[in-house]
Amino acid sequence: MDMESRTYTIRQLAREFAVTPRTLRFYEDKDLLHPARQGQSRIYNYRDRARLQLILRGRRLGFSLIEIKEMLDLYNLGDGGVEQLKMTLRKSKARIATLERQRADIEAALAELREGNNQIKRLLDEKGVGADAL
Amino acid sequence: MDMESRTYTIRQLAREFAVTPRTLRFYEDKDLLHPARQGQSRIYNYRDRARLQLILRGRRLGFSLIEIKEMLDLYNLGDGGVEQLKMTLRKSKARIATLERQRADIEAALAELREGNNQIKRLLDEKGVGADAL
DNA sequence: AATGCCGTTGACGTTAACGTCAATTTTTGG
DNA sequence: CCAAAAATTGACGTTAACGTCAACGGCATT
Repeated sequence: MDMESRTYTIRQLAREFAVTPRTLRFYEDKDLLHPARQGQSRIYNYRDRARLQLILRGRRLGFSLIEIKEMLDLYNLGDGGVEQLKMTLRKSKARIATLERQRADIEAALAELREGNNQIKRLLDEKGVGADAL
Repeated sequence: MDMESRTYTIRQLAREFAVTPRTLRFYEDKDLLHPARQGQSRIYNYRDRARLQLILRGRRLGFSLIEIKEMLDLYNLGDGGVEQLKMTLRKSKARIATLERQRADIEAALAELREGNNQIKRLLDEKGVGADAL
């Protein structure tokens, strides 16, 4: 419990994750982040940092910010009643389903790319080009 | 070689893949599809259909249309010289790298969702709710 | 001949996810 | 203490990926 007390300015966090401060403010505007304030300035803690990581992962997977927010909200469980929990469970299962579909898509795409890749290598080989294409 | 000779009107193809005709025209405008013409009307063959499948898969994976086009172009190999082939190989490897990263992201996300999922099930169990949440 | 039903090409509208100023504090090093 | 660097809040611009609407041209049926 020492590293966890680290805080970040908006620019520090932005630089670390290769985004702009504008992006972080935008995410806050969209209710994806809720950093504390020191006067006017935003001050991010390790939890905000972890949330940002999740957001960016969702972004890399092609989800919209709204979808990402819904996924993040899934982690705030246990505060509602039974019906709330059931709802969360349903949404969570739906997310899992789409992610599994994406995984299947990825594996299909990878297989095809690797195949084409091999064809090219054979072509280059026929033309007398060695495996110096690293 | 009989099914391969099937052709489709724009609306047929659109319906089959749950997109609008507008989308198919848009993809053509962006040089992702090149259907033949019968007079003015577009006429799609099995190859166009396969390309569309690849396009939509790329879309599900969150790639931009430009990126998708580049990926599709990777399949038109063998028509260039050695340098071209090398270039294609490099791009192909880059694609593979980002796809593998996506796959890693997906597996991390899946693990976390499944974990939260189990927590919810436990909570529901404690509250006396059975496994009727299918 | 008129009524629909595709199909076409523009042209313009829309939403998401920021970028880009501008004007104004706030914070910080010397 | 003061200038420079960094932070803030608007406001407007931009790009991608289509949607929507208008105006038009074949045909096929009624």
